Amino acid sequence: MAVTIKKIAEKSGVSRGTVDRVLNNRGNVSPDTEAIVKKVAEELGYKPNIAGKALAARKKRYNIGIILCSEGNEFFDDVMKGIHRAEEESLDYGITVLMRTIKGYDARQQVQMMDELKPQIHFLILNAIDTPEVIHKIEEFYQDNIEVITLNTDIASGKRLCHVGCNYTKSGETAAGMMGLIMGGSAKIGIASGFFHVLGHKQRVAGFQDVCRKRYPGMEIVDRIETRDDPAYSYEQALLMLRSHEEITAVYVAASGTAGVCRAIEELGRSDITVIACDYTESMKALVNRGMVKATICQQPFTQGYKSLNLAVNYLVNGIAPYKDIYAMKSEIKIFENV
Amino acid sequence: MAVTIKKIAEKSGVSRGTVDRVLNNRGNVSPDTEAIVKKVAEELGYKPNIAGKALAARKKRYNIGIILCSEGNEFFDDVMKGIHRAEEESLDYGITVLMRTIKGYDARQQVQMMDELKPQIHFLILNAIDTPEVIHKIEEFYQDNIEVITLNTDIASGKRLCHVGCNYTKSGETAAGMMGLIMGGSAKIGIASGFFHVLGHKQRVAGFQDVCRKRYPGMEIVDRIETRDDPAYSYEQALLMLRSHEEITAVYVAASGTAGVCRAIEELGRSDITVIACDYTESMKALVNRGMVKATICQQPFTQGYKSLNLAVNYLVNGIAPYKDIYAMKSEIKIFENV
DNA sequence: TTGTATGCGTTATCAA
DNA sequence: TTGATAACGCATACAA
Repeated sequence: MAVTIKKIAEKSGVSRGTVDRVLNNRGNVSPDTEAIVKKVAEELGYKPNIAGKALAARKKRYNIGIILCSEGNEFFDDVMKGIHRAEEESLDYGITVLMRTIKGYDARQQVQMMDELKPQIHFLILNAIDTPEVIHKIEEFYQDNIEVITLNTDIASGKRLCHVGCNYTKSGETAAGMMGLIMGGSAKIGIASGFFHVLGHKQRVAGFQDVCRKRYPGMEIVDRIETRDDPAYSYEQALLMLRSHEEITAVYVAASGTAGVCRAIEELGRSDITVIACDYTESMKALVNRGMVKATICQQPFTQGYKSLNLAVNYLVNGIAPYKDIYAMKSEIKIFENV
Repeated sequence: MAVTIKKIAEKSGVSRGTVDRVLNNRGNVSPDTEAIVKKVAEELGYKPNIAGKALAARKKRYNIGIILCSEGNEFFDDVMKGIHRAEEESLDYGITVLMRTIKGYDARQQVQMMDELKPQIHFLILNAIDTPEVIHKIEEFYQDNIEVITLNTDIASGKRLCHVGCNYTKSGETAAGMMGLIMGGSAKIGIASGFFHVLGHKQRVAGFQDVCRKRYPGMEIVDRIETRDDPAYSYEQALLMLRSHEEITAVYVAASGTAGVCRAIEELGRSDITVIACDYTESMKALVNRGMVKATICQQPFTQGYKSLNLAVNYLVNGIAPYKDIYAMKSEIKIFENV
């Protein structure tokens, strides 16, 4: 039989209430009894029963806030599916999810949204924008006992409980690995990154370059453009790049904007160019099916959503803090045959 | 607030016990009250609380038997890790796992093991060997109310609750897709399958051939050997094949035995040959790291183990039957950079 | 500082 | 055929 609070109470000659006070550091216990109870619990190897905790926690009602910079960004479709799945599974624990979405990465708007949610929630999952205002606001939440998990984008420093998101470096490395295999190690490459200054995009490109240098010296990066997450802009930039670098044989799109890049490629009659991209959204699906994109590197968007909410629920209901600082997703390679 | 049995009892003017009898088809209820209760439950949209069920189930003790043909087969290392993870998470529900392993696929031994476990278990997870004796034994378990989930290998027909395992066809297709990308659609291919007559291996090869024919007509399969899951045998067979077909530029290993094949390739000084394999075991790790194997197609072994036990626990504790007939794993592409 | 009683939702065992 | 009650493990309000 498993070890319960009741058993510990009997063994240590105190009441169940006292054991609870000791094990959950609620105070009002004499040092002597505390020592005894702790020792007994240790010896018996006490592990709290999750079902019992969940049931008792049901008397409380927890609200979890979620803020995503997802509007107009297909990538988050699957993230939200993961969130909803985790939400369904948490209904039994008296959890309510308050989801808010914003368009673009406007720090002021994010802070405003945080203020708005604050009085209603016990926990926040945040697609964080890494600016001083946001970091400061997270600190404020922490002071007021509202823990924050950052989702998909992290802050460089601050009081978030943990981060769930991509391993951008690995994603770029994997893209380069695939490029190396497909191109036989020899290519003139154009890179389309989202924004030169966005950390994640920068890391992807760095990972890509790193593998080119170390494992595929025959692969040379000849130009780089920004897509700015804008189809029209990425199309124009791609046109410029391909016109001024006719030697390009392969393109790595390290952010959204693949559709625009591919349109430019097709219009120039350069469908021989090998395109490797990121993520597997609805619009990417079409490009992979048509053979325009040879491979795309994904970062488990569903799992990102599922895991983040799951960690939050576990924290609130079972009092179990995340045991990692960063939950990094795997780099998944998708090609025509295995999507 | 969520709908509970208590609430249904009040609304229908009966006791909680009666509601329980109706909802769980325990009998001894008059047709009239049954109708009322069912209607009320329906209207209110009753969803049983998992934590409550789990807690109540704890008074019972369930034993789950697992039989794996895993001895000497590295593939199952990760399957077992998944099982153990699910086991840990199920301790709270009074679940005990009885794991038994056998060497090779001997149906008689498997049936014997099933008989041995039968009196001790309430559920069986079986790495099934698809023979009449085993199918018959599964039927017998079914009659005696011991449900069976088949893991990794399925039976063609019979009374198993569901199957958790690979999608072999998709695995072969993915391998061909990667081969096509790497070889630029043109290759002379040797295939090393495990056993010609094993269903899974056959399906992998069929999927591979199918993609070659439809998408990469420039890829020709020039020879086929068996590895028989035996390093020495696969080495010799590979030597024979490579000697008699010097035109071979690529090899697809559709089962275990990759190490033997690679040894043959190296000894013949043919390291230019592109090798694509299956699974990511300890020994495969070395081959990928050395660049001998360019890509390997995996089928979520951890998830196979985790999911199968998870479904079993859910069935016993929460009375939730699997809602799929087959839980098929994804084909994951692993290359040097993303393993 | 400590103990007791009650409830979370479900199920099983009595008693009626 | 039904209802009442106790139990699963944990948390907490209240009493001592």
